[in-house]
Amino acid sequence: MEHNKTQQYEDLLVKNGLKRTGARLQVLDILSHRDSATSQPYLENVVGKEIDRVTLYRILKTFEEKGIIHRVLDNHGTANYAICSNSCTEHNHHDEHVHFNCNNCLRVYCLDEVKIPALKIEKGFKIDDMNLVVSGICKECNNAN
Amino acid sequence: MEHNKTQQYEDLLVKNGLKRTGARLQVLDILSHRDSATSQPYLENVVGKEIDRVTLYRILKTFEEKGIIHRVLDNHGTANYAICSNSCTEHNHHDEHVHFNCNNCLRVYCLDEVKIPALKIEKGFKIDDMNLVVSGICKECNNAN
DNA sequence: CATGTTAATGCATCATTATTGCATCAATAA
DNA sequence: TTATTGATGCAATAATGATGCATTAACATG
Repeated sequence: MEHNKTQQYEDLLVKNGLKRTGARLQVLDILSHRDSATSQPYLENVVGKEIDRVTLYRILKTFEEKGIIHRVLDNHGTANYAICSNSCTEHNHHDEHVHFNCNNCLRVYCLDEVKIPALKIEKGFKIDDMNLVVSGICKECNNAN
Repeated sequence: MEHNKTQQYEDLLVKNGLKRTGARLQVLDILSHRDSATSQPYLENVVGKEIDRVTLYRILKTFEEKGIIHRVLDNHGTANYAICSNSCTEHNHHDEHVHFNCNNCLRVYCLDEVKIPALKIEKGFKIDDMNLVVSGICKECNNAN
């Protein structure tokens, strides 16, 4: 990875009070070069020989807590991770955009431009977070036919 | 369970080409008497001594495929099940209502009256299903304070 | 630049959930 | 009443989430 990118990732880690380790930089590099959210099994396949399963698990958990990445559950309940597009913080996630889960290639897209519409919920229910996953066939899979 | 209810469940099974076994009737009875979606672990606790874990798993899977129940994943990726309110069929689920996952009591409510608003998704993406889970604090937990 | 402190990692281990194969049993049709 | 087919229970395995602990690496401090 080129130097400025590395610098960028290192800044991100330091900003969140995390040590800039090889494993964390590698995970950041992979996530930032993917065009869709990345599943835990995929990451494990890619870095499994270099990073321990538990370490990867903990890195993802830490990143999520710090607001560096956000987690989306796909239709199978599998965790998928993507770098937060805008500046999320530890106590204020802004990932309330729609996700698209392709039933064919299983990819999870972050549709950053599609926001979840406001809802009229019965009084008494206090909303903290919303998670909208749309499933179907994605653009690429449609074009491939 | 009273006789007419049992008759109703049996009809539901037969209508879907399923044999009316004790285990299936029991699952239907439990699900229909709950005011919120029921998690797999909860079901296992209740019927674990009478129904094998694998059998329960297969019953839920079969029911979901036939459109008898629908499945909602809560914030932890745990499967929750509820009887479909309107007439779903094997190839046409109509469970596109909003679900509310309480972060306190962990219950999953089916907000049948709250429909998911239409979305403007990029052309090329074909939508099959939508799953909106809102999380926060539910009415009962708010009142309990 | 050497070193002490603390965070991060790797390994072992365990719990839970999802899944399959197969033998047995029960429900329904004949 | 019995044959057939579906449903169940048991054994076993895989994937994932999680914890404890010893070791290692990062980085602040002198």
